[in-house]
Amino acid sequence: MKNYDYKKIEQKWQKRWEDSGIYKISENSFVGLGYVRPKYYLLDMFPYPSGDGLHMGHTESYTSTDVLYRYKKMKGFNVLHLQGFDSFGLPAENYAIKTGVHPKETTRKNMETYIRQMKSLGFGYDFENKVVTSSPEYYHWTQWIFTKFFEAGLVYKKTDRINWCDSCKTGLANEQVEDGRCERCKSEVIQKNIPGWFFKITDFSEELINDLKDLDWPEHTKKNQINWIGKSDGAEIKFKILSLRLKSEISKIEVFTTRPDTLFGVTYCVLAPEHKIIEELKDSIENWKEVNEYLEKTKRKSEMERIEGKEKTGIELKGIKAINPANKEEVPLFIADYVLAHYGTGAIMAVPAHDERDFEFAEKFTLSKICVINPHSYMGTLPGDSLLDATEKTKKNLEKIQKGEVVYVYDGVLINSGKFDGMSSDEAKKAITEFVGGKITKKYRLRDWSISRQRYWGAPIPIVYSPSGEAYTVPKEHLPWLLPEDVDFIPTGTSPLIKSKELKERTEKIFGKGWTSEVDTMDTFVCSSWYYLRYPDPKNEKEFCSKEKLKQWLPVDLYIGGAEHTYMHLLYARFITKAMKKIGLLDFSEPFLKLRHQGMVLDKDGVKMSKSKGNVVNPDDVVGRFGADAVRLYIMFAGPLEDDVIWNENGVVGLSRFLEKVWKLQFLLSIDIKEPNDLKIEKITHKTIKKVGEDLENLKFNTAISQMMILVNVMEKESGLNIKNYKLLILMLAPLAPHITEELWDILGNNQSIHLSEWPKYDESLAKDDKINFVIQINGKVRDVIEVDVDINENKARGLAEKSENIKKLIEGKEIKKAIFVRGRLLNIII
RNA sequence: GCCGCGGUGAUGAAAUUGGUAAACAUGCGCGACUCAAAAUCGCGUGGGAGCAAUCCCCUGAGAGUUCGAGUCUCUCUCGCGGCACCA
Repeated sequence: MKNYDYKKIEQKWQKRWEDSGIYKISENSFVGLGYVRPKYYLLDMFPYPSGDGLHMGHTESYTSTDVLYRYKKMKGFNVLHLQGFDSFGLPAENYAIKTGVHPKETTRKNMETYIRQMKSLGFGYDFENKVVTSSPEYYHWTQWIFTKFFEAGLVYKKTDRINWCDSCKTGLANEQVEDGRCERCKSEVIQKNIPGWFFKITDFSEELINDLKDLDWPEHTKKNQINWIGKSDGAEIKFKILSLRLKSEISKIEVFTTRPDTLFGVTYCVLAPEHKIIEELKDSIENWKEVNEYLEKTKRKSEMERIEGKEKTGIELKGIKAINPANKEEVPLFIADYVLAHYGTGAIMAVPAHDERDFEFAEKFTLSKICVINPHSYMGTLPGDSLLDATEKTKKNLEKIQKGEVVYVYDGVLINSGKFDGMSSDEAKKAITEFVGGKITKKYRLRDWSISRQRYWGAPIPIVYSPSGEAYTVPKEHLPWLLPEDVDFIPTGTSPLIKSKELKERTEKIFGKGWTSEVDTMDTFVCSSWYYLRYPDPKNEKEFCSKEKLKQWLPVDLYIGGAEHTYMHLLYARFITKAMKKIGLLDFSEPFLKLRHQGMVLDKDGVKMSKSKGNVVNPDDVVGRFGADAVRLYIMFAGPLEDDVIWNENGVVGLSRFLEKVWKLQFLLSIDIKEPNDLKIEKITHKTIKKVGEDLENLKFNTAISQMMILVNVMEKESGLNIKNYKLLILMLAPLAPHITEELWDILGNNQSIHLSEWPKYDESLAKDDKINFVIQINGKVRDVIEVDVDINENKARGLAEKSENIKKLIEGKEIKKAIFVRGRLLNIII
């Protein structure tokens, strides 16, 4: 074969790999070799098998892991790198509603497409060991984990206001609401009071924050998780409620505050409209009619309207007062929807002088403000202020703060606070809390994970109810608790399973007459929260994964996937791991030791690809036109993995040319081994092995490729390329371009697949430059560059510098004040 | 508003982590081959001055630290991502 025919080559090898099963995971590689070779668990975020097929984002991240998989294997690691499908979910169900095709069928077809596409890109997955979340063999164990959580009290049922998408006709977790809209269909989310199951993720809030510090994850991902969990240190303080009519204490409310040091500045208190105590206070509230109207009005508002209408609303509860425990003062009590029922205690003490929201509310309802914090260290400077200005401004700002004209939300020194005057905020937080008998505590904004979905295509929640309505888990011997097939998909807001005759009969047959089954299915995020525990043992029918295999493979060494999963999938998966550890199913508490995100693949104008914009690039199309190897190389070369990649076909040309050059080098091979340029080529080859190895370890695919380009350019230009160095190049390129390298390897007379070869070792003495360009600077400016031995010392360098014509001219007659010598780099002469 | 990330040629980017800014690639220009075109190969390609050797300026703006700053510090600015009435 003379020409590089990528089509032929790629098809040929894809078929041979398939036939020989070189990517198959044998029982051996699961267990036996693990003790000899170090393990490496490499994980992709598995795809949802959508009807659109693989997209370019998948192409990028799966290429990166495929490169690493091949590289690590060549380096002698026993690598676990499997693929699966997150195959439960709404699109297949919605498609079924439209067309009547069962989701099972749609899913099967889509998975086939995905697998075909992944193979066409040359990915070395063993698809016989794929994990499919919608298969009974898999959701068996999703359900089993649920039952274990149930036994351990980590899951519970409650009727609560939850996020509800009226278009998808299902409840949503807090994490699945974006901007008040459904994460999937973007329609507005409303609040609905319905029963549902919850995972106690909040039990792990503290751990979920603390354990992040030992993980090799991108900083911003950690920060986002910490933010999402939203820890606040503060105090709970009780306020007595006084009835003016009865002139006596009728109840108490507890407020949560992060600023107990401002307690003396409280001028009113606020309850969330949903606060339970309101009902209890009803008889003492003189303006109940108006209050009730307000409550009704807020109930009708969606969460979004409440947030959007930033204008504060509320109503005072006439006839009752709250008593500030610090100074026994009576302050008015309000209901206002800027206070959220589900955070803290659903009640706050308002300090308008030191809290922006309270300030705004107080302005609107003309309530008084008391300044209790003196900003001792607050300069109040604005950028560009001169110092004099600043002092003036500080004075003015201070006055304004003290008169309550502006809010001051930072720490300071206490004033107007009785015996606490003069204390710092920090000290006062503790002292005042103690003084009023409050309790120092922490609150989190994280809410328990609502997992009930009123839809069909998901894992059935394995719960049955006795005739009296008591919930029991489906016993192990009846798992998997199969998803019935005799259902109508049309969503009505109650789960389609309710109409299944088969499920009804099955339940009664097993548990007895009058028993009913839970009809909701689980959030698909539950399924995707543990799949990485299944990969080591995908066909185990007795356990979710054997103890030995868990021990051998987990935790995951490197996880690569999109950043959009920061606080959904990644948080849930961490929670599931911790919960499973707590009940003794696992002996590690973090699933993913190292995490990296790939960027987005954008169109040539840098615009996000979307169907509606019609700018979607299809992997099939580009693989057809450029070949898998060129596509793989381009997408790795275009920039750092974590940056966005612009898909520019002009750019792919460069990589095709590169492969063409690599191909043509086979015809330049010198018969005579001892050519004069031999050493030159050999040296740069070894330098390249070193650099490419380091770059691949650090996921710097782009610079690894450019180094190989440099090597190829030298091999092409200098005569005397020998087969030894050419082989080294092919080996290095093998993880990135598996097809062309396999073909060349074969042409060069090797019988075994290049992908079973060892990664080449470099010779340190060859990889090292012996001559370098040494820079001579005068006063920090480059004035000459000379070629010298790498290990040149200062004296020699100075000697050479003084001999340089350029330098001589410039230093003539000047006094050299000093010279800075940097080994192997430069000499800087200061005159 | 808060948190995080970023701004380098025409373009994608690189820069040994404080040491020659722009490697590698695309594009563009000129040339070779060709009847011609494509492909391929060669040379050039940050801006400015000069016939030239060479010199000056240049990493969003401004300051600072340093012999030396794309890299560190501060201020500002623009862009992106996330959170957002969480007390």
